[in-house]
Amino acid sequence: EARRRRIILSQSQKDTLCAWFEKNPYPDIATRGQLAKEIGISESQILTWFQKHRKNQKRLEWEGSLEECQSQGQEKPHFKAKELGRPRTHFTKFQTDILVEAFEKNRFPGIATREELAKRTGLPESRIHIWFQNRRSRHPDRPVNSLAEGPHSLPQSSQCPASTSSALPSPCEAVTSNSVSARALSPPDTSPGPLDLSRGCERQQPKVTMTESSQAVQRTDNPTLAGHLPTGVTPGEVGFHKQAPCLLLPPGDPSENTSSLPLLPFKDSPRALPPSEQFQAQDHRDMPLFLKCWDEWFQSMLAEWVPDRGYWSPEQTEITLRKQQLPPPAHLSPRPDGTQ
DNA sequence: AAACTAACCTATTCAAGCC
DNA sequence: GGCTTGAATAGGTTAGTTT
Repeated sequence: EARRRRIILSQSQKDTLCAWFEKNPYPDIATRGQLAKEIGISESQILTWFQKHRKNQKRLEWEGSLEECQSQGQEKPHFKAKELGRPRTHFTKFQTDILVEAFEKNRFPGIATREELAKRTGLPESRIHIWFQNRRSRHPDRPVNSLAEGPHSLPQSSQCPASTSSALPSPCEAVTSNSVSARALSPPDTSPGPLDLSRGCERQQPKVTMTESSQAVQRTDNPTLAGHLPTGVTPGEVGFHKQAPCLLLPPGDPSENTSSLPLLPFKDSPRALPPSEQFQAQDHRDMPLFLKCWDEWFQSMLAEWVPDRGYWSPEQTEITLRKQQLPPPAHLSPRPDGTQ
């Protein structure tokens, strides 16, 4: 289960929507409901269509204004749903309980779940959707520090990335259960899988492509740094030149199934931590300490982040830039006068 | 393959309603 | 007035469909 099945609007449906858009690009919920009935799609789909159409119109206006800089300067009438007032839905305790319970199981319900919740609560699906959005923004996943209590203390509900606004979530945050699995312990330069623990949710897996560092934490199912990477560059190529701590289990122990453990390619890393800084766990009981080390490594990575270009500095940056045939960022280029 | 676009996301803001 | 929270916005990504 993932997204709602994509609808294909007929030309007459589009015409109707456009006509309504002409009249009012910001329809209130009553109007949207009326329109939904009229063309036979859901109110939330109406909402989405208007959002998209406003964006398109804005873009067209912008492009138009570029061509025709000197316009009349006449303001179009501006409608806002707010100005029309909107009825506030009052959730009963019964409804809230159902939603909270569902939220604790899954912060990112897909359309099927939302529909089911809508049925159970008697609320429109669009209200369920909004409720989850609000809930996510106001009830972020448990912060990293709780790790001190050990991974077992983390709630089962933390299945999805904590893409909250302020702090980058740490990999530790994503560890969800007593299967503090080796996968979860690998640094994020490893191929798909490590830290990508959102698979428990119903969302589909986005690709690791992100261009804006400002958006870095918004849309990564890898809840760490994937979003910081420049487009087309994989983490292994640029970002994680600084070796993350890894578990160093005694070699050759036949009792260990090392195939599933995050062992540790850092001998060859150009920026490998000196041995003293590498965390060496003797067994899995050292996991909390390992995770702490991981966090520290992670913070040091952040400290080297170059936000305006989306690169880490400096050595691997050059490698990557050579690959991309890009000039180095200004602050990494030696200036003619030798200044920085 | 590129363009288009519905679906979905976060961040932010406004405001209703309760205390 | 402060707080909680439903509702709306803008601006972004993802992925299915069309060209």
